[in-house]
Amino acid sequence: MNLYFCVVKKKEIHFRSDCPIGKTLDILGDKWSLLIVRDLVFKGKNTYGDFLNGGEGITTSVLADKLALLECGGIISKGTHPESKAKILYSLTPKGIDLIPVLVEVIEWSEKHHEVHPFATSFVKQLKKDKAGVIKMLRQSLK
Amino acid sequence: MNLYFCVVKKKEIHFRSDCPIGKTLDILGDKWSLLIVRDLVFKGKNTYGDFLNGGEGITTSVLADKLALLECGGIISKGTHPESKAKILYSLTPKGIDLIPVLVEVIEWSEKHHEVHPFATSFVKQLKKDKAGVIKMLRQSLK
DNA sequence: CAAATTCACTTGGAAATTCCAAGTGAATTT
DNA sequence: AAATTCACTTGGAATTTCCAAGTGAATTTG
Repeated sequence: MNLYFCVVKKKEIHFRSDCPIGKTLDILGDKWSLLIVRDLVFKGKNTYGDFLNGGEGITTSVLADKLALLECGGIISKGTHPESKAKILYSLTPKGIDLIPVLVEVIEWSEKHHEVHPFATSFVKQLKKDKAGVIKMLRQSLK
Repeated sequence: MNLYFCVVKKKEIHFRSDCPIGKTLDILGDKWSLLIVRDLVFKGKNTYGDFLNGGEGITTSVLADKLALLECGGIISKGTHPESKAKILYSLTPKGIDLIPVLVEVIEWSEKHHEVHPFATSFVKQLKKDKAGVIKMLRQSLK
């Protein structure tokens, strides 16, 4: 992975600096990308149509753009779908799977400071008991 | 904190859903906001001018906008600067300080998967030894 | 103590991104 | 064979970001 560029399949990510937080934002710093990762990790979604009807109402053009950028950033990869040739199976790369601890901290923070869905509240309770175990289980579920 | 809105001083944040990750992105989901938080936590920056010359080159209009949104989102607050009346002191709220574990996970993830500044690499080594201790120290440094 | 500078912004306009609705072609189902 | 599903693309409007310049209050300088 280059220090200041990343070009894959026509898409290009320009890294502004060698700051780890800055680089993360260059890949994931928008309103949608992390929701796609969330759908992959927590909701078992893995097709274009799944993401499109994923709750928050991303538009199709933005979805196409974000999927390409996530692929360029090494977070997701495209594969053949077991059910049909018409479908494309999106999955997290190891780099994408490694985002789970970040997601977990985000959920914990947000649950503490906002009103959120009851499911999130009970998820955070699980985390308080055994964070490492929860993360391990989530990793397993993506194998 | 309301479930779907947050309006403070003319600025407004609209929460798309009751998902904790979604709400986080509604406040912090852009290319700049988290860098401002980073500057506050890790670089001891706390004035408008500090952020403006903060390395990555945010523009003044975007900075003004992001500061207002971060304030609206309850992440930062404005105060009087001890040195001068012309300056405004920005500081993290308790909610903003609670972002430290999120930042730490982001740094750990990004350092693993990208080439980053040597400082980040040695910081991650510290984390491997005693993550809780490092987080505690960072919290202390903001008191 | 008047003039220059610092400081935290605002303003105006161009460029980029996002939103929205409609359309396309390959694969699948009816 | 026709209709539907699927993963997109296209075109255009709305919003956000970028860029350069300007503003007024507070502070420093000559």
